[in-house]
Amino acid sequence: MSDAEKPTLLVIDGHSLAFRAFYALPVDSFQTRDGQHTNAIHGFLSMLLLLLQNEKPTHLAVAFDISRFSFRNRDYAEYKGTRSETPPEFKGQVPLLQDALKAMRVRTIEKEDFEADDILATLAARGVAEGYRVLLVSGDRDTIQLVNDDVTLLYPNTQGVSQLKRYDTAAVIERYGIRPEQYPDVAALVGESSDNLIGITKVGEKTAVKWLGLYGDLDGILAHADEIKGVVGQNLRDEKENAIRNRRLNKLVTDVPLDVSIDEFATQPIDEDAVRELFGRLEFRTLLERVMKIAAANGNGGISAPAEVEAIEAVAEVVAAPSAPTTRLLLDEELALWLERAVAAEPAGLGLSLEIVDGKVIGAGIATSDETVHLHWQPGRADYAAFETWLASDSPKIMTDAKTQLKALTRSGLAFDGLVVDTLVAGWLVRPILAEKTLADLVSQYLGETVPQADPSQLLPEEGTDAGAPEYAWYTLRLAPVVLRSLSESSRRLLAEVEMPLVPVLAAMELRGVTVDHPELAALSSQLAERAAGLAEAAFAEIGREVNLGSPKQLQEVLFDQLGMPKTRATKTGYTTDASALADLQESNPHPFLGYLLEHRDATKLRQIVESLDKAIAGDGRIHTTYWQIGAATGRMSSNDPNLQNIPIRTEEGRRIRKAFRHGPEYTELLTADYSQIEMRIMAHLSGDPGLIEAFNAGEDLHRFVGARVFSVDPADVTPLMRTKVKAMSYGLAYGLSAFGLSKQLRIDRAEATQLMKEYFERFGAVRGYLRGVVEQAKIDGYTETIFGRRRAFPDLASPNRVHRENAERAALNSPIQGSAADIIKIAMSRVEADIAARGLGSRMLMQVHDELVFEVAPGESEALEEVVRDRMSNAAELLVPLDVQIGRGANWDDAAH
DNA sequence: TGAATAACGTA
DNA sequence: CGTACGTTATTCAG
Repeated sequence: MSDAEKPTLLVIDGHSLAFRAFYALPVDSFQTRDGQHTNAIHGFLSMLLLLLQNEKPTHLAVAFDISRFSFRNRDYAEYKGTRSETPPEFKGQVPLLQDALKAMRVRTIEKEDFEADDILATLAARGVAEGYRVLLVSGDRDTIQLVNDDVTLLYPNTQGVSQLKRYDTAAVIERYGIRPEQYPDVAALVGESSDNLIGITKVGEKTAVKWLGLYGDLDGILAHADEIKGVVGQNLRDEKENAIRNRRLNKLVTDVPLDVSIDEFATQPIDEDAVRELFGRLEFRTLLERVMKIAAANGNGGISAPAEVEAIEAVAEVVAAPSAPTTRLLLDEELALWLERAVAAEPAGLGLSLEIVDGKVIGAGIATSDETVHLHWQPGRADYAAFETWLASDSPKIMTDAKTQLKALTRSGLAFDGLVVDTLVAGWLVRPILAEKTLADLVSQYLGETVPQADPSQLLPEEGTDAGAPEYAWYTLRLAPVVLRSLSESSRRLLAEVEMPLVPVLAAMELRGVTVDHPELAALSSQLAERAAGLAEAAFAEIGREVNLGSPKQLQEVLFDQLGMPKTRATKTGYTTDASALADLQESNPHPFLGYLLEHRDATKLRQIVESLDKAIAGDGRIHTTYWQIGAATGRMSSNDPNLQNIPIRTEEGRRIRKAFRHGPEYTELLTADYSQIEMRIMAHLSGDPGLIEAFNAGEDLHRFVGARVFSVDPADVTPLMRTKVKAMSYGLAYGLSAFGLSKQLRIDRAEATQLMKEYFERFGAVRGYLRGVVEQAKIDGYTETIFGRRRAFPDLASPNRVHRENAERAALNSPIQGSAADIIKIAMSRVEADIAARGLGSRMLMQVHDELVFEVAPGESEALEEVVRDRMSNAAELLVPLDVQIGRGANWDDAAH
């Protein structure tokens, strides 16, 4: 792994830095009204914020001394004995500083009997071993010994704490003329007055360094002490015990028993309330602003961007040569060598494209910024071990349409990890209207080039004429930075933290599929066919002839010409015969034909769904849908081949289809988990409407609560009719429903609908304000944004065409709501999948239906799974209202619904 | 044969 | 004159 992709661990010596800050800033200028001194806290935090911005650590800890005594005092009682009493103005500041760090969710660490620098030494050693880039901040020169290729020391200079001198190996050599690990030998000879360690008389840095150059290290110098001439030689011989003792004491302990692991130091979102409270008390106005700004810039309140985001930022910097390199076919051990070199040379990642035949991998193209290679993969060949190891490692990979390829890898028995960017998904975040569906589309849009197409008339494409895997990998690597640079910062975060982690999750779900009972569907299908035939006959009898009931054109003839019914709403080609229009006709012009027709439609529609599901059952008795991650402009996914997101539920007949969805034989039941009223909750959150927020926090039935407010009655006195009306109104809100639409849906008159809306908004005014605001803001920005920063552009908001413009307004108003819900369930899915794996559960996530997840439960895991699912789903986002998750279980999908 | 249209299932 | 999808059958131009 190269430096750019390594996580960064920053460890600070808390006391040492606070002390430096104390002396760098005037005590009198930093005092609260009630007399608390704050200069050390202020200086420390100011430096910390600078470090966060400049170094962007992924992991952070501050080490403190517990007391001024450590194991070193038992060795040498006078150790640090000359230190004067801590100034009283400083004393009280340390606990407050620790409180501030706690509010910022920065981990502090201390260990009885050890000094903070020993903790630094231990964490540095562990960090390097675990693959981190380590940054140490300390004002103690002894920490120079810790510097190496992976460890850099930031040392405050006398000017103040905000200016830190950077010591890497080269800087140490330049400054002291010795390597970092030799520094303690120099210090042992010279002495360290601040630690009360007396050195060899008349020996300063110059002499010590000269001796080290001659004899290598302290042991060598002492061994050759007799050869050293003059007074200093004599002093060395006389006082060598001092040097030996000093060397023993200035050696930092690298294995302090610490009861933490480094991943616990991962930076976390700050506790905003606590930060505001404490900073307010300390009267840190500017610092508060700085903290909040950094937290906001990193989204979700974190004080540093997580590793996934850093990885994507690195990809955005990739510069690939624009002219296609020649491809080399790699064999045998060449591959291992090439890969090792390529991985080292390309810290941001390699372009990867797999060749797939019959769902399995047969080869791969890999691209670096100036090279591409091609390899034919054959299972069981030992020479491909390097490739397989690389695939399975977290070494970063950049792909286009990764999900398809991940599935093929799994089918071929290969493990995979390290996807940082899928250019297809990234491109969709730029333009979610799905303008670019393929690699070729992306290349044309972002690179202005044309991907050579295989000649369709040739069965076996000639080698080298059309683009193959190496070229796809090459285009992919070149596309990634260009596409990423078109993304807003928040969208890049969304890509890193939501969309990319979801890719392997979806691949796994698709491969799992869901068991569907074929005999059940077959029986249902013939039953429905029979019924449809009977209804058709009855319909034909009513009109005295046979028509195609599936043909709107022929139906119009029957309805408007033969039966002389009033014309319905116009369509492009005539007049609508849709269900709601037929229902209207039935009211105004009752005719048995209409009833038969409606029922026939019902039966044939259901049969069509049953048939397509039945046909989709694979050899394993399961249906494997394909989720189209970039399927919807709002951020939702779509499901196709077959669509499992529109399986009937509203009618008894329809639910029979859901009963055919079962758990597999190795499992005990299905578990469904859905967010209740998630879009309304998001509206409550985004609008901040106190009434709506109260409604959700009251824990009462939402529509009853809202109904009571709207109709000014007691919740107990809300009638079912009132509840229905309010429910329709609430749901319609998120879609930009008009009074006209509401009146139509509820079959009430316009005046009543208008009155209902008026009453509603009088009680929940912030909702209307929010919805209007969304559209207004979108007209200014040209786009809307979800809670997590997903953007969607609305060019039609400026359209002079009223229909176009108003359509865009409704879509704009809906997008942040639908899109935020999509963000939330996507986050939940990745976390649930990870948690199931972490707990070693055998249960599996199978389906997603926008606000619902369906699982297959392994024996004995019912409770454990529910806990994981409920926890991860309800904590996927922190809103002003709780996210309620409803869970149900059953032998089939219908029974599992509650 | 493919594109456009109408219709309808879900959230 | 309510958002977001996918699938199907019909129709019609080519």
